[in-house]
Amino acid sequence: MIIEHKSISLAEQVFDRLETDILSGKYQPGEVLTELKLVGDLGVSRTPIREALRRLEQEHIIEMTPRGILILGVSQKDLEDILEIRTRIEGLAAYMAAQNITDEQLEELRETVELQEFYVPKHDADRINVMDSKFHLLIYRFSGSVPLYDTLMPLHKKVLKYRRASVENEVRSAYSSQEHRAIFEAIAAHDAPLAEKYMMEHIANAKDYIQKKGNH
Amino acid sequence: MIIEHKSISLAEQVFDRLETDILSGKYQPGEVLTELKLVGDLGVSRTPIREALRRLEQEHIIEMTPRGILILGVSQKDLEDILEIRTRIEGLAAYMAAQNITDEQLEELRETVELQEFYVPKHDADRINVMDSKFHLLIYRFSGSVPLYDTLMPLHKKVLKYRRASVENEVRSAYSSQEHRAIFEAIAAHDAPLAEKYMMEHIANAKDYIQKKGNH
DNA sequence: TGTAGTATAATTGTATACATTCATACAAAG
DNA sequence: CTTTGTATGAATGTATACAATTATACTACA
Repeated sequence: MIIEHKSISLAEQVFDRLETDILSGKYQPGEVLTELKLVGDLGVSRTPIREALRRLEQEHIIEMTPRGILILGVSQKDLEDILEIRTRIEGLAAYMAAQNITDEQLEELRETVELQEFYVPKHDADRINVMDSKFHLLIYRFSGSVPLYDTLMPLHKKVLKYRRASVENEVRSAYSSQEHRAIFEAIAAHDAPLAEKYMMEHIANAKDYIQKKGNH
Repeated sequence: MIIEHKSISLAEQVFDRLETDILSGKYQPGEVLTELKLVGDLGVSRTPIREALRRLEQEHIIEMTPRGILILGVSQKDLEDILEIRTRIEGLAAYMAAQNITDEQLEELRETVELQEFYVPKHDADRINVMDSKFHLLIYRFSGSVPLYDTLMPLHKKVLKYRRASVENEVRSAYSSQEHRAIFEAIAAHDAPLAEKYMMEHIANAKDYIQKKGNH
């Protein structure tokens, strides 16, 4: 087997690093950075940093101002809107995946579901989180639609900080895993409408849980 | 009244220019450009050009390769997927706009609808196109949701080349104008579910028209 | 004649130098 | 004491210089 060693540019690495740091909450909304500070922190020149910043600005998670880089992050209102949007189109991804998925892809999806089921009773939040996230990302990919993938991916990533909380709750975590199983079975049966229905319910449930939590 | 003279950076201008040129079909899919060629064409250095290219790459309408900039554009398959996605979430934008729109914003939307109605019988395709596009963009904005705006905007822009064809057809153009009127009236009445229903039908109709045209 | 190796030139990737902008503070005038 | 003008410096915006990569063509060898 040939391993492709695609060398990732610094600009790309910086983008991934900053995006994660912002969406995970390491940099807080309202905080102001400077390019010079990032040069010191990341050890690369301003050029790749700026290329990354432009992309982050396009995603509306930072704003480049004359005084520095303003961290915007994801607000509670943003989060609600994002889950409302995902409720409507992530079902479409499940629908298309049910139509287009190959046997090989199906096995990859099955393994992800089963690993999540394996970690849930062990309360291994980190690994549950990885599998939970991977399940959704695989469905985006297996939908076979680049525009749908491109649309869902940034929305998915922006829920990072809040998804973590769901995964740490034992009750929600168990339900979530069951919902993934139901979606998987529908996709495996190539029952597109059912896969869509289950996925829409799954996102709606996640939305309800996060909102309930937000209103303490 | 204070006029804000926000000076737009070269990077931003280059992005807008290249995006339009690619999505309008001036650069054809498969074509390969180089940064040096763009330096000559646009009269700016590589730095702002590269910042723009990174954003275009993120939108998947170009690909930066070691041999140059590969133009991807928007395929027929992409277009179908995009309209399927828009069918599902542009209704949400209309729904939210019906809830959140102010009287002042309502007048701006009304003027857009009425100007479109004014130009349709005159067969002024350019101006019809501008108003048609503006109608949708205003609703994105008046929805009051930044994530929804950010999600819909790139999808809307990618239909540019194909929307033009719809506008030039007298029958579809007249229907489209009527559909905008119906959506507007529902929003004006703050009837969110109705606004959503009409918008979904409107996008579905546009999709049907474009697909019928594509299958000649 | 075919194939593997290698030189090369064109292109992107990165770093740095220079230009411009703009918030801030401070001083002067009313 | 308020307000307006202006100097200043820190930051982004832009241009250019340098490094690394890679497809291509050519050469040498089997």
